[in-house]
Amino acid sequence: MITPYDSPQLDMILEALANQKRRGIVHYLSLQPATVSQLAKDHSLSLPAIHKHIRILEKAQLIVRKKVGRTNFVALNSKTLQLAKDWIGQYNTRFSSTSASLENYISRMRE
Amino acid sequence: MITPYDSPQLDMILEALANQKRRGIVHYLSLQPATVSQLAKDHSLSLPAIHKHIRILEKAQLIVRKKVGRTNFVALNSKTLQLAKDWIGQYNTRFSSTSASLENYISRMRE
DNA sequence: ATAAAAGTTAACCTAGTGGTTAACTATGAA
DNA sequence: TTCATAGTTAACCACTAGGTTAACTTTTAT
Repeated sequence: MITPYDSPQLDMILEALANQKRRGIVHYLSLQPATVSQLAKDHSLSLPAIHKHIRILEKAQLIVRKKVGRTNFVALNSKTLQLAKDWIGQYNTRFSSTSASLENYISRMRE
Repeated sequence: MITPYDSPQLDMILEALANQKRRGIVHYLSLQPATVSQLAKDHSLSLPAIHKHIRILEKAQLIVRKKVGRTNFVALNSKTLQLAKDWIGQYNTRFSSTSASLENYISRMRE
């Protein structure tokens, strides 16, 4: 499975994860599902504030929601997290020396 | 090495990657360094536009820059990419069934 | 000396984030 | 039926992204 860089879903996923509180929520939900109120309480956020975060996570499909009576249960959708993992995973971050390759490139260009 | 969810650098890294064109630039630079003008040309962006993208990537330390004369060379700093990899990597995305765990949690809560 | 090249910076635009308070809807409990 | 609970929505705020055009600086080539 290939995850191209030009995927709009990847935009939404990474945007959703580019926030400490939302990463906190993702982490929390990686341990167990929760209700919206529980999330608000445990992350010191007002209900309207948590609501907005949840909408962003939901739009990115990082979470799923199910309403039971007046209670909203939320769970992590880790399949979506895998898309981000796949994209970043294709880059080798171990065997490259940035400054060296830059200096090298520059001196080759200056010939 | 632990990458906690509440890292401000992670905010900047993921924010920088949450954009198709910047991921395109990252991909491009993963193959070889380039100049600012080359990036603008090969990504159909004006110089002011590419400049802003570069600033965001630079702020996140995803790239490094070196000025030689009037030419600006840019290279990928893959060490920073590793931080994002580390954070996402800690989540198991293979062996969890979201809906099942949610249903399960709900029925346990309703007892 | 002049002009082009390579960027940078400023000013402006629209749209979205992340929070607030206040008002509202829907469901459950007394 | 009345009240509390759980959540949503609206209106507002300051701030930032991502783009534009126009003006500017610095360096190189003619």
